[in-house]
Amino acid sequence: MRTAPTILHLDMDAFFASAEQAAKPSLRGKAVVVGGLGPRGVVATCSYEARVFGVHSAMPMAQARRLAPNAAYLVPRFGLYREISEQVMGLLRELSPLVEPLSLDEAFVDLEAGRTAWDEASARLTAGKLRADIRAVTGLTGSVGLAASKMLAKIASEQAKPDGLVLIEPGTERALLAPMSVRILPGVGPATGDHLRRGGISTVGEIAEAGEDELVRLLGKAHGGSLYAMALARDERPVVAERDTKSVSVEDTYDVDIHDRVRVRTEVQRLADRCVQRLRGAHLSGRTIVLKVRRYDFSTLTRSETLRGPTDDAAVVREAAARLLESVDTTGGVRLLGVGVSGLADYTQEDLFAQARVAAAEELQQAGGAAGAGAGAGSSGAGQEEAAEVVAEEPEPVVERQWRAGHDVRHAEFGHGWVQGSGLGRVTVRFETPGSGPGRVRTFRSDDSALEVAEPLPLVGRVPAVRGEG
DNA sequence: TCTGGGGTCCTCGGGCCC
DNA sequence: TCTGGGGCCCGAGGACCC
Repeated sequence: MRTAPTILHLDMDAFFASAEQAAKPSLRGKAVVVGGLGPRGVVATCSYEARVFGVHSAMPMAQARRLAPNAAYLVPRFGLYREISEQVMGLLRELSPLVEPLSLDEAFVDLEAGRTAWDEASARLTAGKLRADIRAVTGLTGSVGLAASKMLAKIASEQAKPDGLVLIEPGTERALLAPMSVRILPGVGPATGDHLRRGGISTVGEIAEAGEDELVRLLGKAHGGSLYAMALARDERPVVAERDTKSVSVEDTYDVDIHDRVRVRTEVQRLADRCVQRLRGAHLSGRTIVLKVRRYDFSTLTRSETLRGPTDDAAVVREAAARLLESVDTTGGVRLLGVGVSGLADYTQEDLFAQARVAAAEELQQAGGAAGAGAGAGSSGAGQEEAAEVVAEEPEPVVERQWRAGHDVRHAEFGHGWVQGSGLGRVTVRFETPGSGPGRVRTFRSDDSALEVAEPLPLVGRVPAVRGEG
């Protein structure tokens, strides 16, 4: 293990919620919850003000609403978060070529490899400047951990939250870890935590005392062995800049369980198409098709089939998914369906017939598909969003513009704002921008022609006027 | 008003081949 | 010819992470 605390872990504070607060002055200092707004949604992130009420990530939205009925509830805007994330990752890459993003809001950086830190003092200096730069460029705060390994850097940033910097001095690691819960270690979730507790182990120090043999006996070779090493603060995992995608998948949870077998089949076909779209977008093809079914009782099963060679042909994936579905009993209803492709290759070995079928499939899709996408959000092209799309229960026969809570709009007279709520033919808009003060609220007919979907504004810098066209 | 979506990695059993 | 074992792939499921 290296002897200087030159591995940096950055974790943006309450990222989605903070981005929304930065974009919407009226929400600053308020409880903000970002997540799925449907009946089966869960919390993705919430502001620290919301955490006071007991709201936290992965909590069912319904429960969050009971705990914090007056919070602002917003749907995630991945397009915006991705833009901010790219700015942040850009700042990290100025520090080192070895940057390993873990998600939109988290990354490891090997400062030593970038020669931007070599000891404790230089590491602190670099991290402090980074935090200032992040605030200047994005308007948001991030917490930074510095240590001699990835695991410890991550634990440090956790301790630094919110908006802080913690450095773990080499030599102090084991004493620091010993009293902590085993849950602090990467790879220890609820199941492993329970398992260990039943074995009389609840702290990291107790793992170290138990010894490697006991850990392996409890958890198996790979997991037990690595956990024992972590408990001794031994973690040699390098920061890896480029990691190849191993699988691509899409899934939908339905607001109401689907019982109709025909509907199940058509949903699987749609998911297969979406999955292939993603696959092709990433210039990938894959050999193994996976169907995922979550039943009414939350039991989940997967069925997979490996083809002779990789494909990115929608027809081939659809057919495989349909075959896999035939082996699954869906009586009782399904709450989730998913289609994935793994065994990826970064090139396509498609024959001429496959190309012809793709062309035919695309024509078909353009003719009949995209009914669920709606007119409002789809056309802007900003956040060509995939995941967060709430599945419409029944497609509306009349295509009405969808004003999604939290999304940006522009009004011909009143300027830039965001949708505070909509329904019953009305849409309520708050007119404010990142640089303005808290704005006024106005309500319009949802078919008001003066109102249109708008791109998110930058959080820092050029500040357009709230009123008029600037 | 129970429990998202997109991933990764590990384990285990079975089949196949040498 | 029978049996055993190792290595590999495949398929299913579980745990975990953000």
